[in-house]
Amino acid sequence: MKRNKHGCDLKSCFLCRLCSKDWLPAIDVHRQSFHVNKGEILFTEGSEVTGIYFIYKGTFKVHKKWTDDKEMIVRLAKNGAILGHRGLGNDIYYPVSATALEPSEVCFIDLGFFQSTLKVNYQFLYELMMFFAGELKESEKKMRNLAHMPVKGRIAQALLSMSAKFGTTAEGFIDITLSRQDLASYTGTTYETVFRIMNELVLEGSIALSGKNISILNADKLHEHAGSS
Amino acid sequence: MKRNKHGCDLKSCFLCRLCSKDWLPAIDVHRQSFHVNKGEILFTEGSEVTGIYFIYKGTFKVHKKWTDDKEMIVRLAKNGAILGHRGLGNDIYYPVSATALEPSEVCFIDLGFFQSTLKVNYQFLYELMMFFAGELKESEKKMRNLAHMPVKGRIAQALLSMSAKFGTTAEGFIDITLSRQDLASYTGTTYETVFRIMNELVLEGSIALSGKNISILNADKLHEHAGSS
DNA sequence: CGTAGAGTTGACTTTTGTCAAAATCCGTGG
DNA sequence: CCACGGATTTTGACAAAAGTCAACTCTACG
Repeated sequence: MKRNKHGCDLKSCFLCRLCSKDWLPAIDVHRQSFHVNKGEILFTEGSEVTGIYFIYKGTFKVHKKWTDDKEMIVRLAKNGAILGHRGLGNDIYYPVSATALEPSEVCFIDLGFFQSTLKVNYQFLYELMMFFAGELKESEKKMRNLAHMPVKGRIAQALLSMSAKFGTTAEGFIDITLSRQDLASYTGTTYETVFRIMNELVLEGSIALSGKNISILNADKLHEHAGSS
Repeated sequence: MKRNKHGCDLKSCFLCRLCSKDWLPAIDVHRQSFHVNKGEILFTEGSEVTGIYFIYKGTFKVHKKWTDDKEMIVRLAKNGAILGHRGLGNDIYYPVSATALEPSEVCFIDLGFFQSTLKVNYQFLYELMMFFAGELKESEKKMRNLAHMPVKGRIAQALLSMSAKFGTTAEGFIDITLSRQDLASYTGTTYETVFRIMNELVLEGSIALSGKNISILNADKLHEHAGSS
């Protein structure tokens, strides 16, 4: 994949677009980049919105709490994605949290600066709007799946989409490490259930496991479970 | 509620904003208004995007098919709302369908015209972006509820939000008529289950039924079921 | 070693969905 | 005004899916 100096691929990186088109003063922005450790929380649901983040390198989960021990992972994001954009709108609090799944680099853009950029930069605003439109579609699709698809299908679906989004390593493993607990939260089910279903998928030869790594052996079979989706 | 010449309330009507600020040539737009009968489909999932609709008067359900006999109602919309905006983004097909729940009036804006308005009208684009941001939040909240809340809670939640969105009639009924089947689709469950749960809610004194009409007797109790949500 | 934490499994319960039958409502034509 | 057919509503019995709880195992790590 073609990558630019930021380490993300041009096609999907808002930051790259910003820089390459001189929409934002790239250097200043880059100075604001910082490191986030695995498991570290970038921002928390309910905390005040201070700005927008761009993932420069790494992966994050965006999640919403339900009870103390239950959360829903709303989205997985990697290099080039925006985080914290849900802080736009009228509320001043983030409706979700973001946690790093691996050591990551993000760059932070102050809300005021971001908004004034939006005010000035028509094209960027347009892209952002389109981005939201896409996210909304995604979200509604996921919602429907959650409502009508049995757990096995949801897991199959999740594996397929993760594979599509994050690609696979040289060894054929899906290039993201998600704990079982996280996979459960992502598919809206429990730890134990994820377990049993993963076993079933292994037994039927759809996937293979190696420690925490997952590889897809038979995408067709997974698609069968996932239905039209 | 303050209403303007279009019949919708200023606060939430995109069309009104457009007109009142001369963002769009109001008269031309109004000429395009037309009537939609109850049960009539405004646009269908998978059909080509031709434009955007504004609800001038009436209510619509926005839904997504799952199987022939299962659908998910993604959103309910009334006077002043936009429909078909999900047709923006890169795809050229609507990802959802919209069906009138009562005799309604909508006005249609051709996609080309709409997009060129967006290109020219900065403020409108900004509002639209914010609107999407809000919708996304809504959608994600609903997603989480769907995943973790038991059916009773989802129904309670649905009743509360319908009451908040559509208000109540003079007799105290929620001002929208949704068939049981639709309520089931809205809460991601089945006809029969909706039934039994509604009975429970009546028995415990939370709601009262009168034909298809529903009135909330004890909002606190419903909130209990719905939890923090 | 010993302990904490995650991974694994089994037994059991609860929730919800499915199917089918019975009851009720409603418009139509006799 | 009544009987009829079809649709919708209501109920019950049952099955399936998924969640809960508790125990047991394994591993990493001090």
